[in-house]
Amino acid sequence: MGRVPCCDKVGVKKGPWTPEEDIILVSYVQQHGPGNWRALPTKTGLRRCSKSCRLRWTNYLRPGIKRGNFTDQEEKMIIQLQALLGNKWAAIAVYLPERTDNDIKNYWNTHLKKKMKKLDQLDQCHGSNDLFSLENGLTHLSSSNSSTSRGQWERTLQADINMAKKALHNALSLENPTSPHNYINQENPQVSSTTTTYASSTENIARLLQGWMRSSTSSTNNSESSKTSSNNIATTDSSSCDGTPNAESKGGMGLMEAFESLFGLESFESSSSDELSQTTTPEAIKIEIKKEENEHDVEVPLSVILENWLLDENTLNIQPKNDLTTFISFDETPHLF
DNA sequence: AATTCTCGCAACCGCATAACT
DNA sequence: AAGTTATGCGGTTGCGAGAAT
Repeated sequence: MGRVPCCDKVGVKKGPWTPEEDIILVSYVQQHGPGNWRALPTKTGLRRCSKSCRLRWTNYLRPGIKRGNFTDQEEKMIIQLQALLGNKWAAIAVYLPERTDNDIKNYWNTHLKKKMKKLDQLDQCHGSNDLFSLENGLTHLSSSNSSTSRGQWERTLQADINMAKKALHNALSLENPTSPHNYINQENPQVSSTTTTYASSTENIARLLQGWMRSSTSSTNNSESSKTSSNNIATTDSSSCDGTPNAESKGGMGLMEAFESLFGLESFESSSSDELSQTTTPEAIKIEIKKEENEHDVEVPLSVILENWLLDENTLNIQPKNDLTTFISFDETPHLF
């Protein structure tokens, strides 16, 4: 006998997640910690596969996730790391803790891959330029140096990754309690329901809700589309706050009303346990979101610390230039080869 | 204004490995 | 130890939104 199936395959819902589902999922993780995915669908009444729940949590609801608008620095890091590690998105994501592997992968496939291709073509006509210089350097690295000592190179790379992980771990353990990883790594998830960690989740949901509400205002009342439940919620909510983007964009009362209406939904009440509804009252969420907003004023983002650290490691004594070849200075790391 | 095309992203699929009974 | 499922990861797909015609 093996494990019992994670969920009933029949009647499992697919497709985009609704805000109610998100809230149920976050509430569950708040109570039980991430990891008990198998029990989630039955305990919460969510008609989702446990795998789908885990993906939703890790990619979108997990606290501390930054979405959209990759910075130049992040872009450089991805290019650099992709060249070094290949399509090991999970490994690359270690260096960009606020980004998910899925997000990085998507960004690479939609933006960076094309960029590199273009630059590649440009270079064939006009010689080297910024990004291509990097790629060219790396191509050169992998081709010409492979003959010298590939094993040594791989070992060094592995050591570098391990060092990065170690430093990341240290940084996270020193980080304030809002650090998402503190929550995730806690030994006892039962006592993990610190308000700040949950606030980060609510912030993620708030962001998602804003998106829902925006889309609902633009899509004029076609609430009977295929995604009925979600669209219905969104349109109802937006109408309740007059559909004014100002209220929404501030994450202010419009959003709070959306939360309140969501928590008043029958579907949620019926499917969630008493415990869940206790700790996820709209009032509690309001407080946490406000708290979170205040903290953002003074907090140095974790990603900044890590990026600085990583870049410092890789760019010792290198003056900032436009040319990305300086990002990986092969001349300065002869011991690698 | 209507239709077609392109792009970006969320979610799913399939495989490899770990974990459980 | 063997069989079965969970988990993690990379690749791929489908859909919605905006641009182009």
